[in-house]
Amino acid sequence: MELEQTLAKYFGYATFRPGQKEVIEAILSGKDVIALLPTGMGKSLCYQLPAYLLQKPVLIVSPLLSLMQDQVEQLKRFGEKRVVALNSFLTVEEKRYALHFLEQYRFIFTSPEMLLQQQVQEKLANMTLSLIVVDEAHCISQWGFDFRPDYLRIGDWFSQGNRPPVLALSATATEKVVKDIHATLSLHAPFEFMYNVDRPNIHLGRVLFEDRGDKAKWIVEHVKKTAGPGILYLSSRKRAEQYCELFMQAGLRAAAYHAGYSAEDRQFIQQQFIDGELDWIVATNAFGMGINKGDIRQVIHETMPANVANYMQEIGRAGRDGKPALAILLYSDGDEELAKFVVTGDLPSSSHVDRYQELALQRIAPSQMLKNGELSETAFRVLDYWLHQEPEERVKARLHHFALEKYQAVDEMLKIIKTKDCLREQLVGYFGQKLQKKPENCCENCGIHYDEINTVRMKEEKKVEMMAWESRLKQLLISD
DNA sequence: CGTCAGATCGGTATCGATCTGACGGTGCAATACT
Repeated sequence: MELEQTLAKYFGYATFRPGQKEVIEAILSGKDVIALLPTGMGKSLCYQLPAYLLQKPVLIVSPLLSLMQDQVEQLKRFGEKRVVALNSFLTVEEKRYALHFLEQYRFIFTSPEMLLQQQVQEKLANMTLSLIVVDEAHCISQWGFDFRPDYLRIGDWFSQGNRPPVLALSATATEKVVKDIHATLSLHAPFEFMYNVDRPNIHLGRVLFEDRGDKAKWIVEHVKKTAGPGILYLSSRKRAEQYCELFMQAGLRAAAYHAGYSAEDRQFIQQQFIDGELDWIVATNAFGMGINKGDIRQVIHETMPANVANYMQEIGRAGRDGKPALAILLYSDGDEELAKFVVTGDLPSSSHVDRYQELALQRIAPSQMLKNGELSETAFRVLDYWLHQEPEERVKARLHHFALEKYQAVDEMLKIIKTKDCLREQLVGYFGQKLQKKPENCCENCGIHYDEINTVRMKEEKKVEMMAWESRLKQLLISD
């Protein structure tokens, strides 16, 4: 049967979207694949269709619990019952049940941490999978080395024994990120599909400030005269809350979002934003992954992101509906210092390495350091991981190298911010691609007619408002 | 490394200058508490 027929039979589509067919064909022929497809371009179909053809369970490694839940719900709505999210939401009994019948499921979603648990490993060793999917695979590079080391450990698991083909999926990945994915997962001559990273409908603005303090005034004035929905990114939780306060005082429907809130609160805020009940999310970089909202019109960065990959990921949340959207990056001299501190501040130091070894020699559990509050939980886990991988001196060198790499990544972002050339060309070039064509309102350096964009938006907004008003009247009339 | 809020200081007003210390992102799983 032709793939198109299978597509029609199971999903009801007549044709594939760009990249899907190539990726699926490579998987079916047993190849590893790295596929970079923009969100909303049918990434999940790339593993869902093979799951129906290959008749063995597909394992999907996912970075966030909320992401797993969304995908499970989506599949269930679609009528698929043989789907499970193996994670800490399950009770002990539910987990035991799920593990016992694991081979019965068609789709198994799980986290790297859960995947590496002994009971899960033992179960998987005794069953055959048709495909392993690493969703949001850039997390390997972004988080594996100094935040969630289990993202590196899944690589060890991949390299032992027979395994099915691996599909690594992501929306955007720089050349370095692709290299990290390839190496960490020990992929064998993977088929690489890279969709064009340029998003021509996103206008790339950049505003320079002499004085950092002028940003708040500028942002509030800007958002008052332009339309949302939008995301304002900040580099600390506290600032996110302060700006949210400013937005609300200005009469905007806004909410703050960062990792300090409970999962329930975050879920609630996210849902309100998706449903159009909020115009602005004022957030740290905790916000965004897995957000499926087509009509985000603006993404503003109050301070620079720590690297180009993050920037691309964050602005990429705007304008998924293809209509014009605006990304504005604010910069004042010295902003890079905070960015550099934040991304390296939590790395373990050489003295932490020494202390760890000293405790180990005295046969004291090194976790004592944690109890004494000598370092953070994250830093301890990272330290513990690397000291089990390689000798002390190598670990020290590596930690030093991480910091240098992170500084360098900030400087690369800074270079793009400060360029006098086309921002779009620079960005796309950073991803190893060449810009095909410059769109209208390309970027700050090519020229953006802010007024034109804003006027169009204000008109659109008025129209929407009127419709809302009319429909509300209608509702009132009907209910009376 | 830089910012910012609150404390302290100076010299004797009712506040401005200076000092000090706290703070600064991302998530999983599982446990110990209310």
